[in-house]
Amino acid sequence: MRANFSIAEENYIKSIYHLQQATGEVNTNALANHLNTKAASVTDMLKKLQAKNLLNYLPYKGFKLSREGNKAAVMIIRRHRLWEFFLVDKLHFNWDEIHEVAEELEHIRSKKLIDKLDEFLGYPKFDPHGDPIPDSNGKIDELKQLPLANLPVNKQAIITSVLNQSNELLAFLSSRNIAIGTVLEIKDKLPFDNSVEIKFKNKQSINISEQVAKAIQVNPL
Amino acid sequence: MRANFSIAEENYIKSIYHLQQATGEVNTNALANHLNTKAASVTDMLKKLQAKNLLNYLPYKGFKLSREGNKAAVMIIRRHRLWEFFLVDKLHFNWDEIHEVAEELEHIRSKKLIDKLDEFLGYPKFDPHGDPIPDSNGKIDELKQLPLANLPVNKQAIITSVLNQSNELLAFLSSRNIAIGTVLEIKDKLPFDNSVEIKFKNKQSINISEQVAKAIQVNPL
DNA sequence: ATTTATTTTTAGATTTGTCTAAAAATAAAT
DNA sequence: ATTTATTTTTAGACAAATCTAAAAATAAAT
Ligand SMILES: [Mn+2]
Ligand SMILES: [Mn+2]
Ligand SMILES: [Mn+2]
Ligand SMILES: [Mn+2]
Repeated sequence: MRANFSIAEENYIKSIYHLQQATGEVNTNALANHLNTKAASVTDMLKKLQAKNLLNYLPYKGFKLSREGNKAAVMIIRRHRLWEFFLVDKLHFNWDEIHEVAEELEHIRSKKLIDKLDEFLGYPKFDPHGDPIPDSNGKIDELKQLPLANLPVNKQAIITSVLNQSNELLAFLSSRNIAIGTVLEIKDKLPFDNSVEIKFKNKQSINISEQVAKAIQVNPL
Repeated sequence: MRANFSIAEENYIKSIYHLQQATGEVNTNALANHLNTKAASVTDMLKKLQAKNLLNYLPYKGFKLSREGNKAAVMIIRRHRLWEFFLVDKLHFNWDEIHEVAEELEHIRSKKLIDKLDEFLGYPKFDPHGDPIPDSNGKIDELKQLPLANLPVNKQAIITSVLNQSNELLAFLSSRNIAIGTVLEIKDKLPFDNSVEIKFKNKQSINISEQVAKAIQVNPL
């Protein structure tokens, strides 16, 4: 009934949500890996979340967030992304140095704080990584994006977000001047390693590995 | 060496600091009461802080923060008060509804976050309760304030802070339009209950109990 | 100087979240 | 259809932070 979860619980809820989004279904080991913990710990927490009706969990069979769990996840993500926007827009952090701090700020559960922050920020729709920010009711403005790797050759597109947001990847992109909003197109797909040759609007071209091209999400223009 | 404390440790450090400031010395029961916990729990934590060299503690004899513990306390207080300023100045919270949220925000330990926040806020010197905000090096601009109860009759003064910041007290002051920056003077001190008759600049007069007059801190003009 | 009261500390439990190692269930391979 | 490998769960231990109840130290009172 009341929405009051521990920081550990919230981190699990959020991870399950993200893994569900990405792969459709989650398994214990994947979740353990994502949370940098052990499978046994995951099982313990699954039972706890199940008991709190946040999860539909059948031992050995599998698990996914309940309607209630999903709602909780969305609110945590709202807080995370609003703080990320704040850090970049107001405190002038780089978009590749905000994740850890937002990972902590997201656990401050005051509804009033978040709604006032949202207002102060001007009700932003996307976070600095291009991910949509759920509104105060939990509604998400999903945008139909696709991996850069799947973009047809010679079709212009704008970068909207980056999956797999490791600091290393974000720093790499930063160094290549690749950011949310960058407009580019693919000039060639190299078959031997699936890397792609991309060209920016300023005519400059660089080569991007398959892994990176899969992480970069774009909207065709 | 490295400054990484748990939330519980930080709350103890801060409470010890405040009780030291107020009364010169602290005892186990007072600390337990201030932290809304039990004396046994306090003893446990004292041993832990002692082991971390944050406290000079001799069982049964007494305890006080070490130089290192003091420094840690000041940094927690810096974070607390900067967030309070942010909540009032940017998010337009009332000064009597910010404490709980700041109590959580203060535990986000990123130095970069706090220094950037400080810059964003314009390096404020005082929090919304009139308490001084330590700077990035831990220096505090102490101001010589005294309790309203000790202010001489007919001497104008400005309210600079409020001790004993319970929500009830802050709400009461709010309802009487008493806030940081309010200018007033004492017209009479009533001997039978030590209450004081105060007059605002708009000529309005009200009576304030001894307890409240002791909590309100003023600077004579 | 004893006795009595207060304060503080210990002893032992409990809760939360984690871990390693072993057992059980499921999936893959022969 | 067994055997082998992988995944998942249990069993048991542990650290952090808390609690209650009892013991020990200190302070106050007679
Ligand atoms: Mn987190
Ligand atoms: Mn993000
Ligand atoms: Mn706190
Ligand atoms: Mn304050």
